[in-house]
Parts: sequence; C-alpha cells; structure tokens
Amino acid sequence: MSSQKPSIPRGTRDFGPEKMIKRNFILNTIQTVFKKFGFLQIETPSMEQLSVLSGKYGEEGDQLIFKILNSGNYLENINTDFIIENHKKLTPQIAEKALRYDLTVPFARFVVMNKNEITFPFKRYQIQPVWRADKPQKGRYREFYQCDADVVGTNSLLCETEIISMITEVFQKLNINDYTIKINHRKILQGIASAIGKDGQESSLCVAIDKLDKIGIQGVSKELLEKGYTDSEIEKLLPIFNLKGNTLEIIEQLKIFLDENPIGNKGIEEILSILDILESMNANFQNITLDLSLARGLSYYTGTIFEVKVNNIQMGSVSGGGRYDNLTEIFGLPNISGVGISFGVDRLYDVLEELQLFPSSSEQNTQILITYFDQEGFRYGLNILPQLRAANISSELYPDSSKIKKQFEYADKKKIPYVAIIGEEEMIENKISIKNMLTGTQERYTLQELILNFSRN
RNA sequence: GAAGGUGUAGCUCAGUUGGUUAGAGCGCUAGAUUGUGGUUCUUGAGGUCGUGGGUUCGAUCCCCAUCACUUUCCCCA
Repeated sequence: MSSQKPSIPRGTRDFGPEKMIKRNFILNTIQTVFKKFGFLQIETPSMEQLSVLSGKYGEEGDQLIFKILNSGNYLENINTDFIIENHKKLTPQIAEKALRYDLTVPFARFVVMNKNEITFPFKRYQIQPVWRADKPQKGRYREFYQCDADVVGTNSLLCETEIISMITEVFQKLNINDYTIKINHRKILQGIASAIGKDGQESSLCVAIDKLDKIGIQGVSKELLEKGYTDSEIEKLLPIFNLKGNTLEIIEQLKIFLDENPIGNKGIEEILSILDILESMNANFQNITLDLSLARGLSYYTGTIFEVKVNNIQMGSVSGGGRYDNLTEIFGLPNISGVGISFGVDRLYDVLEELQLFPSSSEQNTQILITYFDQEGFRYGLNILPQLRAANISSELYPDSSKIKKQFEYADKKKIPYVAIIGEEEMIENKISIKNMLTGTQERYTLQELILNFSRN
C-alpha cells in the first residue's frame, strides 16, 4: 500500500491555532468597529452564477475567476467547434458557476435581489474569503479574506467621513500609529484629463499615474506616450506632479489648474465637504492626505477614493475603497449610489507581525491543566474539571494515563500557564497543588480558593 | 503572458572539482530525575539527495526533460 504525499493548492494556506488567534484578533477588531458604526453582517455563497461575475472586472479579471465545472457529463450537447475555435466561448457552456472574486459584486447582486426587503440606506458588512486564479506571489494568494463595509442608497458625504473614522478607529485598536489615509476623487482625475485635452480618457491616465510612486514621473510619462498621449499633453500634466503643501494648499493650486472645469471642481467641492464634516466631528486629520496620484484599478469607482498605507514598511496598501454610483445598474437597479471600504486581513497580519503588535495570546488559551498520577487521581480530576469550567475557568484534564512528566510537557508546549496536580497527598488533604509554569512556584489550594483566585480572569 | 532562483532528515540548511559509509543545528525518542515542564548532560531513530531518462566502470553532483515551490515584471488585496 503506497501512501500519497499530501499537499494543498499553491496560493492557499492552512491556518494553525497560533495563526488563528492572531487572525481573529484582526477580524474581531474590524468587526467590532463595523458593528459600532451601525453596519449589519451578511454572507453570500462562495459560488455565484458565472454570468453574475463575468465582465465586471475587466477583460483580465475574467481570466482570474475560478470557474466550477458543471456536474455530470458536461461535454454533452457541446458544439465541438468551440473547442478549436476559442476556449473563452467554451467556458460558459461547461461552467455555469464560479467562485466569488470579491465581495462587492455579490453584494450588488444581493441588493438587487432583495431590494424589496432592504431598508435604504443599507449599511452592510461582510467578512468572507474570495478566490482569484492568479499566480501567487509575496503577499498575494489565490484564496484570501476581505472585510468589506458598504453603504448603499445614499449620496451623503457623511458616509465617506464615517469610513475615514472607521479606518482611524481600526488602526488605533490595532496599535498602528504611523499610517497614511490617501484620498482622491475620480471627478478630479476626470477634470485633470479634461484640462489637458483628454476629455473622457481618464482611465488610461489613472492606470499610469497610479504607478507614480513606483516608476516616477519619467516612467509615467513614458507609459502615457505609449498610450497615445502627445508630448504637449504630458507637458500640461507635469504641474500636477509638482503640487506642494498641505491638503488645502494643494487644493488651491489644483483649482487654478482645473480652471472652470465643472466636473473637476465638483470633485474638489466634495473633498472639501468631507474635510468640513470631519472637522465638525472633531476627527483626527493627521493621517489624511490628498494624493492626486491615487487612482485605484477598479473601474466602477466614480467619486471619492481611499487607500491606506502603513508607513516605513515594505507593503502595499492594506485597505482601500471608494464611492461607486452605478454598481447595481447592470443588474437592473439604477441610481443607487454606494460607498465602501475593504480591509486586507492578510496584509494587516504581515504588518502586525513585522511591527510586533500582536497582543500576547496566553489569555485565549487553556488556563489550567489537571494532571494526576493514577486512576484515582483521574477520577478526582473528573470531579474537579466541571466545577472549574462552571466557574468559567478554561481548563482541561489530561486524557491518557501517562507519566506526570509527559503531562507537564503537554502543558509546556501548549503554553498553559497553570498545572493542577492531583496526587495522594492532595487527595488526603482535599487540596490541589497549582504550579505556575512561568515562575515555577507551587502552592496548595482548596477547590474554593482555586476558583476564587482564577475565576476573575 | 515574460524573466530568474531553489528542490538533500519533520524544519532550516551544509556538502561532494563524479568514488565505496551523505552531515550540522533545531525538532522528535529514551534516560540522568519512580511527584514536575521549560534550562543542562547522555542516548536513539529518522534519507529511493523532487521525478524520469542520458553520459560514465560508477551520478545526490555533469547533461536533457519533467514536476513542484519561490522571486521580479504585468495586474491586483
């Protein structure tokens, strides 16, 4: 009999107990903040109809969707010409379901399907894994979690400020202090495109200037040239890259650049309103900057866009989002504006690990392990165990009758802070010896004393 | 889609300019210590050197192919 070597698909991960404790610290923090701001949780299925996802993420995005092969004889009734002609035409015929690629599109589908039950404005949060058929790299997986919070059904800029407040609170709770919330506005980018004579062509402009911090002004210029921008158009753009000062000063310079462009000025107005609301709420501004090079890849954003970067650490953005005006329109529900935020748990994990910001995990652990020498001690332990648990003390009884040494090793490896020892002497005295595994000290308590000492934890 | 890197013990890695018996640290086993973990000392187990083929008297090493993992670019969280 030959055994097979087990493995998991690349880009996927197992999470052991230590990792789950740390992940849950992040997830619970985010969830607590979402709840506090009045967001309600929903979940959607792992798989969606392929047609729901197709075409929502651009042409490249379609390739990155994990498709699920139809059940049964999926080749029945297939026009074999497709196989030779084009696999893209064959795919929808043999796969009608696919794994979700993000949480936003399924949410849009959810809103449209449940529009009669939903009370608008609808604030929902969702924490679930998503899948991408990408080649894995550092900080990039084929299965990963997203934590999204969105408000749909209102244009109010209060939503934007609440998102900023939530980011601030999450980072404060995670003890990350040195970070930047970059904000920008798609309408400002539209206005810039228009001002240099490229009306309506801001998407290629966005893709290029999004890379500004990576490839520099020269790299961006080169890319724009390749995309058909003329030298004079790029020349006009240059002042944008050289704006200096704080957010308000940049806005003043930007106003001059945009001149009377109505769309661009609408964007500026909204940014100013957001800052004004934040000021009324006495919010902390320090971490917010207007970054005109922020564009964000996804094409459905139409208003304010955000991204959060942890400073002084080699890591891409850990959070991002923005306002979208027409996400539900494609499913037949127009004029629903929404704004959302997404936290990247996996990247936050790496950041906290690197900055050593995870709290000590001992409190989540078993507090007391009951050890014993013989069958009699085991029975004594069986009596103690439920009483400890009734007092809300996380505890366990060693299951096998092994040497005491072995039982201590178990406690040590599991980082259980206290070991209860039940031997002949203890049973005669009707007390329990408790050894503190950290300090090595040992004392005897009655069960009552033990419960009193430990239940306050 | 393009270009690199790496596959040797459970883990992290040495090594052999091609030679008989492939090593270390950590981990694991057992003991020193029959009522005590972590520290210390001693002991033992554990390998088709990724897979298939080629060259050779002989390949873990050289050549070819293949698979897996990994990094960068593109794109994204």
